[in-house]
Formats: sequence, C-alpha cells, structure tokens
Amino acid sequence: MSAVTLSQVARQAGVSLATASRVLNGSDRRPAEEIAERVRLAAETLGYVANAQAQALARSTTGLVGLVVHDIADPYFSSIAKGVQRRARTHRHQLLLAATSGTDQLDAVSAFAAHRTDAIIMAGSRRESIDPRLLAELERYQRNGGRVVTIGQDWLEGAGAVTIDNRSAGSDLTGMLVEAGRTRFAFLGGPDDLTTAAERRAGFRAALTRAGLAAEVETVHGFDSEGGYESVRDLVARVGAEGLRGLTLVAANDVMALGAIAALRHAGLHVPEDLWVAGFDDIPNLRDFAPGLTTVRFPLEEIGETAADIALSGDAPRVEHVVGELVRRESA
Amino acid sequence: MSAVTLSQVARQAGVSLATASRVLNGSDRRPAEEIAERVRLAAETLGYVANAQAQALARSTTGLVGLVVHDIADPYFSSIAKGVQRRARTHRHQLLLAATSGTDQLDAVSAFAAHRTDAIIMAGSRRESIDPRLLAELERYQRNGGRVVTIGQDWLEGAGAVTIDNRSAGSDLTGMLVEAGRTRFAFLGGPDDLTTAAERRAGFRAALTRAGLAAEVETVHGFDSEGGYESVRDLVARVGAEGLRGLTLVAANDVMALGAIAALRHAGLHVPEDLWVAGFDDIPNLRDFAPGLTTVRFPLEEIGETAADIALSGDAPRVEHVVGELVRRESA
DNA sequence: TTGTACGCGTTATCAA
DNA sequence: TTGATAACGCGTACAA
Repeated sequence: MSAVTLSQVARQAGVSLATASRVLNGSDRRPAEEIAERVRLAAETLGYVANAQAQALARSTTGLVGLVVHDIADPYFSSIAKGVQRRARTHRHQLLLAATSGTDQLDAVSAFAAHRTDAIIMAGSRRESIDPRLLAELERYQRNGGRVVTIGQDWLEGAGAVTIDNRSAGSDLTGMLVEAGRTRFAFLGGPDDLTTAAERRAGFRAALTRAGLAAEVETVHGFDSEGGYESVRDLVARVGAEGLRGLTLVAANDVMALGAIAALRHAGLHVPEDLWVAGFDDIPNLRDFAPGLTTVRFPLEEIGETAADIALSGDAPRVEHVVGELVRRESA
Repeated sequence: MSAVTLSQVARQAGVSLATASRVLNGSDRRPAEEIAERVRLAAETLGYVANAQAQALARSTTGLVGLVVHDIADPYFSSIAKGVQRRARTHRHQLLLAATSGTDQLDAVSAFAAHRTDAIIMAGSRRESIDPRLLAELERYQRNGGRVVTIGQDWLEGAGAVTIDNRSAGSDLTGMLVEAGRTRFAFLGGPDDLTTAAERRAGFRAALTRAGLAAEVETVHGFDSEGGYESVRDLVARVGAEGLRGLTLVAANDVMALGAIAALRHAGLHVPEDLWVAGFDDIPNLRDFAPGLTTVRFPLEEIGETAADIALSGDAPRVEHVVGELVRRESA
C-alpha cells in the first residue's frame, strides 16, 4: 500500500507540509485561497489519499467504531448493524464488524482495542456468566478513554446502554394470550445462560403464575431457527403431535418461532388452526410470512442507531430503555 | 484513547524499545527467555495493548479488509458478509463494513482507501453504468498495491472476482418450468440498471424464446421484498387478480419472490394452487417459509469466503465462477 | 542477542 | 498567514 504522501503534494505545490495539511485536512487556520488552490490541484493530479493511520496517530482518535454481534446473518443482528452503520456514517465514522458465533468475544474486543476504535458497541447477547477477562479488557478500554455501549442489558459499569425490557415483553405477551383465552402453554427457549432468553422465559412464567397457570413444557435449544425447529421435534417426541393441539407455543425469539412453525408443518400441524405460536423482536422479514406472527416488536434498526449515537456523541454515556410493543397477528 | 505504550513497557522491564517490540509483537529474532519473561510481565502489569495504527504505519500493512454491501439487513448480503467475516478472521484480518443503500459506493471506497485496507471486496450489485470516478478510485487503489475482489460480475480489470452466472440461472430455471408444462410467464424484475437483475431477466427471456413463448408481463420495481410486493400490485392493477391465475411469476431474487407471494395472498391468490412463483439465491430463511420456494441456489456464505480468500491470499488474483443449482420446491 | 536511531505520514506547537 | 520541527507509537536496518 504505497501511495502519494502529503509531503509529495506539498513539494509539488511548492508549499510546506504544514500548509498542505491545513488546506487538505481541515484546520481552523485558513491558508490564502490562491495557495489553497495550488495545493488542491497538486493533490488532485498526484492522486493524494490521506492516510487515516497516520492521522489517527497524530490526532489520537481513529474515527472507527467497533460492533460485535453474535451472527451477522441473523436478522436480529443485521438489523441492529444496519442502524449502527447508518449513524456511524452520519458521525463520520467507519464500522469495524466482528462476529463471534462460536468464537470468543474477547478476541473481538482485543482487536478493537488494538485498533483504537473510538467506541465499542456490544450487541452480542450477554451471557449470564461473563468472562472476567472480557470484563477486564472492556474496563481497561474504558479507562483509556474508549466508550462502550451495550445492547440488551446494562451490564458494564461506566458504559452506555440500550436496554431491552425482555421480562416485561415476556409477561405482557403471555398475559395478552391468557386474556385471549389461552390456557395451555409451552416455552421454546434458548439456553438460559443467554440473558435475553432467560429474561423472556422469566416474564413468561411470571405471567402464567399470575394467572394461576403453569407451562406444560419448556425446552432449551439453540437461540436460532434451527433451535426452534428442534424444540418442536423435542415436544413431538415427548407428547406426540396430537398432544400439541390447543397449545400456545411462546418462542424466545422470532427466528425460533419461524423454525417452530416449519417443524409443526412438517408434523402435520397448522397454525393457527391446531395450535398457536408467538415470538419476540418483530424482525423485518416477518411481513412476508404467513400466518402473520404474533410478537413483541423491538425497533431493531432504531436500537442500533441509538447505540451508535450514545457511543459517538460527546455527551456523558447514557442508558436508554426500550420497551416492546405487542403486535397481535394471526399466529396466536 | 491514551494507553500504555511500548516504550513504557520497555522502560519498566529495563530493556530497549527494540527488544520489547521483538518479544511482544512477533519477530524472527528471539530474545533470551529470561528477558522475554520480564517484558511480558511488564506488559501484563501495565496493561499494554499494541497500537494497530502505529504498527500499520511502521509495517505499511493494516490487517484490514473492506467490504461494501448494498444493504446489510438483506439476507443476500448478510450471508455473504458472514462468509467474508469468517475468512477474514482466519486470515487474521479485521472487517471494515460499509453499506451503500441510497449512498454512493465512491464514499465507501474512498474511506477504505484512506484507511489503507489491504483489500476491498465489492459485493454491492454492479450497476450497468459505473460511476467513472468509482472506477478511477478503485484503479488507483490497485495501483497503490490494494487488492480488489468483485462479487457478481468481473467488472474491474486486474481485480479478482467471484462471478455469478445469473444468465444461465435465469434460463435454466425458466427452462425447467417450461418443461414442467408452464406456458404463461411474467417476470418481476429489479431495475435493469442492476446487472444482476438484468442478466436474470435476459436468461428468462432467452429460455422462453427458445420454447417459442413470450412473457405476458414484465415489471420493474425495487430489488427487495417491497419491490416484489409492488410488482404484484402492479400486475393486479393491469390484469386483475383473476387474470393472474395460471401464471408463473419469476422474480429476480428470493426476497422479491417472498414479497410477491405476500401480495398475492393479500389479493386472495394462493401459491401453488392458483399460480406459481420462483426466485433466485436460496437465502437461508427460506427453509421456514411455506410454500417452499422454487429457486436457484447460490452458496452465499461460501461466495463470501471465496471472495475473502482471493482478497487475502498472496496468490495472483483469480476469478472464480459460480453456477447456480436448481432447487425445485412447491411454489413452482 | 541487545541497543541505537531512523522512518512511516500526519497533526500541532511555536517562531518567523 | 506560512514554515520548521517535535511528537504520535512502532518496526527494523544497522551497529555494538
């Protein structure tokens, strides 16, 4: 990656390095227009492209934001990423993306720290037991002046956050379904080690208890479409396909719900004729899905935007709380 | 972003900067183990994190790859991104992501060039008329030693590419449907300015011509779910819902097909009872969709992986060609 | 093997 | 306003 340097431009324009810097890469001091024009011309003809690395070193700020997600191909995360990306752009920052499916979040954060990103946004679902080394790394990052924003829960001291009210979402959704006359429930859950999954399940249980009910079954599988699919196979194995009739399946998120509905279909059961299914998130591609999925909407892109704003604004890091909105469709 | 520097570590360990550098950030020269241990200890207690910017400046290589996509929330692009991300990781590179929905690709490439990414992967669909400034920027980037890989078409001289055989896909798919006895066709297309959309349409037409048939209608709308939805509304407005019965709708990609099916449902038409629909790509979330969508599969994650391999391997840039695989499901 | 010193490309301070 | 020049943090010939 050789390239034209600023001093080459300066020489060509017959000015000093400092002057060239001032006209090409903003400064408060404004060189004379005639000089400026000469520099711009030289830069243009030479094909000068400022070296962001060198600028970062000199300015001690990189114009980089790091985003760590669990799986960028999951619509939940890609929607958030889209929001983050958009705002990063308006804040004139570039997006460094790390996916951690199967991998350590620690590696991603270390890499971001090494690259001196101005901020790190953690969108990967927090796990109940946080790796202490990850915590230490993030704290050191903050001490060095880096900003951190967590999405989902507010689990890092001194960091900003966009918290998602999963517990209320779980209990509101379930409460609504109880009021709609449903009495038999099952929960298709992700690993409870995942806070998001655990909180939604807790809300679900609370609502049932309040109504004097109890879940007939609860499963624990992957937090993705595959997990939803397996959950249903699990259920079928336990109580048989016929045993599922009349049941209301609350899945820990939309992709699980879609996977579940697919599995039900393969088992010869139809939603909402034979049983009901609901999810969480209201991911974008739901619109094209039939039956329409009853869910709790979280404005994912907006959440990403807010996280980026908190990360990149000069203000003190704040915590923004997001509550879900019940979306009743045909599936439940 | 203040942080512990290498010289602080060196001083603490009582060694020279050079020695510290050698033990902490790989080198062929191997300091004595006793010394090395002292340096490592100092680094550990001080909380040293190498400054990637400074290293980049000194090594003149950044360990960054740039990926430009059109819309990261689109499953087509997010699948590719997942593949690129995975391989970037194995090549020990960080991923710089830019989305260009509504925006200029030129901005993204310029930013990547400024950040001296070792390579740039262009996944955004090429437009028929390429902005000459974009071309110039990419060519300069290549002259400076940057590697470029395009996905879709091979449109940049000297660059690597993963080409996608859209034309054959269009004609093979259509040919298969003709053989299945379909005689009445419509194409739900994206703007022909998009090469991908145009090529698929061309293949579609060629197959029909070969069979002595012709499309009854062709539409031009957005290359996304919304566009598919509107295409159907468009069709309904032209020929009425009843007029669509018996038609086979070939959409320019899967998300358009899904949008179309949703619109058909809203118009009271059912697939595959009343008419048929097919798409392209075989995006991952299709599995949960009913009816199963007939499509042409392109291994998106794998395409992303290949692109990253070409970009990051030391070998001369090569062009890899990908042909689709027909996937017959219930929808057509 | 270890250390010295220069270069990487910019910004910013301080004189002129 | 313009121009030297010292950082910025690190890698690496070169010398010791």
